[in-house]
Amino acid sequence: MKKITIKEIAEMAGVSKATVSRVLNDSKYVSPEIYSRVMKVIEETGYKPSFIARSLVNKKTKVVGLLIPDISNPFYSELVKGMVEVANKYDYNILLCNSFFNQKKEMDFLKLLWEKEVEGIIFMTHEITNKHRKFFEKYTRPTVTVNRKFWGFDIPNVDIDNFLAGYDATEYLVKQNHHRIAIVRAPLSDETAGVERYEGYKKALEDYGIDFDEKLVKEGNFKADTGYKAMEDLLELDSPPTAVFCVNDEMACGVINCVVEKGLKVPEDISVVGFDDIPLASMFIPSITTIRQPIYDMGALSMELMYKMIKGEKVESKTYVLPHKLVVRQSTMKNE
Amino acid sequence: MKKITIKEIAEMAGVSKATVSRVLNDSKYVSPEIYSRVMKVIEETGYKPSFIARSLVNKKTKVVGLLIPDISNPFYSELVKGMVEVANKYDYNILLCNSFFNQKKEMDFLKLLWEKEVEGIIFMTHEITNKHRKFFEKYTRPTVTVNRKFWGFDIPNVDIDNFLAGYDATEYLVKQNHHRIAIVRAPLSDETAGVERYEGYKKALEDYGIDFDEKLVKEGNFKADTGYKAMEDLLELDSPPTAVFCVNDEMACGVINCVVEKGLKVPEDISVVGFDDIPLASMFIPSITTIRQPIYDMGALSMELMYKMIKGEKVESKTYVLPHKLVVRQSTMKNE
DNA sequence: TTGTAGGCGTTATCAC
DNA sequence: GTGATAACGCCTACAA
Repeated sequence: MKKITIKEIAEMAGVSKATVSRVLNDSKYVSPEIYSRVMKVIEETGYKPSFIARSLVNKKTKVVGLLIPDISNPFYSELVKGMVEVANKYDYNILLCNSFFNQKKEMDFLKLLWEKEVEGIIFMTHEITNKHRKFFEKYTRPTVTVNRKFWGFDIPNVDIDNFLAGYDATEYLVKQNHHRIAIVRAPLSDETAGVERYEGYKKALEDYGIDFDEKLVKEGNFKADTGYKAMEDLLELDSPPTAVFCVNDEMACGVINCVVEKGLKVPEDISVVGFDDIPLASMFIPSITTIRQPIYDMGALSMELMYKMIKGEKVESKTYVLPHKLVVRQSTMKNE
Repeated sequence: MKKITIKEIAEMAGVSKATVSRVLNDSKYVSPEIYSRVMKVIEETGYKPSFIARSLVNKKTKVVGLLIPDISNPFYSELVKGMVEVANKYDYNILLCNSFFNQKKEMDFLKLLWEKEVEGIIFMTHEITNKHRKFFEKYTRPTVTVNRKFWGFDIPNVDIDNFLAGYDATEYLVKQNHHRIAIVRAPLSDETAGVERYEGYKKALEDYGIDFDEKLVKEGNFKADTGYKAMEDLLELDSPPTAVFCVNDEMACGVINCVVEKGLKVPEDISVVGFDDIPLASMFIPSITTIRQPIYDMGALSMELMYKMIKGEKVESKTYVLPHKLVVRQSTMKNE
C-alpha cells in the first residue's frame, strides 16, 4: 500500500500541487470552492502530509532531543512529564535518549541528536566534562540544562538553590535540637547533590556553632542500598548521629530501613530528612520529611525556555532558580 | 552558520556528491585514496549527513513512536527503560508521547506519529476503543501493544498471564489461612487489571470453597489514595477482611497506610499483597509481598518484536506471555 | 487566485 | 571506480 502524496491529491482534486500545499498550510489565497474541494479529497483519502519532506524544506522537525541518565528514576521521569506536557502544548515532540549514566553513550546520543536535526537539546548529565564542552562549542542550536550549570557557555540552566536547600534542611535539624547531624551526599563530581547541598550543610553547622565532623559524612549514589550501607557505618560510630540528612529520598529510605532493622526507631531514635519529595516520600511509613523540589515545574520551565529559544526569542543564559520548600513529615522530631 | 552539505564536501574533496555518498555508506566501490581524501574533509569540517534528507529517499526514519499514558508512573518508566535499551542496540530512537490517559490526545498522537513517519508504534492505552480500531485498520506499519490484547487485529501483544497472577496471589493468601480476602481492583474497563486479575481472584476463591463476597470488592485507579480510601471502607464492614489483594503496589501502599493510621498492624492484623513489584515494594516498611511482573523484560521484548517487524520478519500476532512470580515479603503472614 | 518550476540534502540508477 | 542526474514529497518564489 503505497503512501499517498500531495501529487495524487492534486490530480484527484484537479488542481496543482501548490494549491494543495496552500490548503494544507491555511494560506489565505485560496478560493472557498477550491479549498473545500481539496479538503474533501484529503479527508476521503486520509492523506497525511509527510513531515520528513516538510522538514527538509523548512528546517523544522518539531522535535526536541532529550538526554537524561535514567528514565526509570522517579526524579527524571517526573521531570520528563513536565517537559512533554509543555512540548505538546507547542506541538513539539520529544526524542528520548537514555544514557544510563554512560559517558560514551551520552556523546553518541548528542551526535545523533545533531544529525537527526532536532531543533534543540535539553540535557542532563551527572558531570559536565571537556567532551561536552567540545561538543557544545560547535553545536549552536538551542540548548538547556537542568540541574547542572554549564559555566562559560551561553546555555540557560534550570535548578533550585541547592546550597540554600542543604542549609535549610540542616538548619531545621539543628533547630530541632540535633547536634550530631550526619549527611549522606552524592560524589563530589556531582556539583549540586555532591557539592552545593553539602556546602549548605556545612555552612549551617558553622552558623550554629556546631563542629563539623568528617565521620558524619557519607557518600552514596542515589540508590536506597547506598543509604542503607551509609547508615550501617554511622551506627557503628562511638557517637552515632541523632539525625541524618540525605540528598535524595531513595537514600533516605535506605537509611530508615537500616535504622528500623537494627531495632531502632525513626524518628524517636534518629531523625531522617530526604530531598526531592518524590511520591514515595509521602507514602512511606514513616512519611519522610524532605526538601521538595518543584520537579514537574522544572521540567516545564526548561521546555518553555527551549521553546522561546527555538522561536528566536532571547533568553538569558543564567540559572533559573525555582523555589524549594522544606516539607515536615513524620521522619523527624525534636531531639531530647 | 550555515549547515555544511554533501555538496560542499564533494567540492572540497574534488569529487562528486555520489562518491561522498558512497564513502558515507561504506560502499565497496571506492578507491582507498579517494576514500581517505573524502574522510579527511569530513572530519575536518565536522560534517554530519542529514537524517532528514536520508529519510526522504530511503523511507527509514530510525524512529519508533511510543504512546504511553503516564511516564511518571514507575511501571511505565521501567517499561520504557527496557524499550530504549533495546532500541539503542539497533540504532533506533524513541519518540515519546504521553497521553495523560486522555483519549483525544491518544488519537492525536497516533495521527502525529503516522505523519512523522515513525517506522512503528508501540502503544499502551487504558482501554481499546473503536477509534483505535478505526485507526489501526488504516495504519499498516508495525505495531506492538503491551498489556492490552488487540482482538481481531494482526498486532502482537506482550503481557503476563494476568488471570493466573490474580489466582496465584489469592491462592497464596488462602493457603495462609485467610478466608476473608478483599480485592482492590481497577475499573472493569481495564481488561487486565480490572477484569483478568479479578477473575483469577474469584476462581481461586471458588476452587478453595470460599464464598465470594461482593462487599470485599473495591475499585481504585492505581493511585495510593484510592487504595487508602478503599481500605477505609473495608474497615467499616461488620466483618472486615484479614487480607487484601491490590492489583498494583501503589494502591497496596495506600492500603497499608490506612491500616497503620487506624492503629492496626500489617501483617499482624491484616495481610496485604500488591502487584508489579516496583522498586517501592521492596523499600517499603513493611516490605510488600507482591506479584512481580518482569517489567523491564516486557519493555525489551516489545521492542525486539518491533525491530523484527521492521526488518520484515514475520512475528506471530499473539500474546507473548512472560512469567510472573509471587514475591513473599513482610506484608503478609499466616492468619491465626 | 492559481500554476510552474526550482530547491531542500540525500541516495540510487544509469552511463562512462 | 566515478560522475551526472533523477527521484524522494513538499514548499515557495515567481509568473500568469
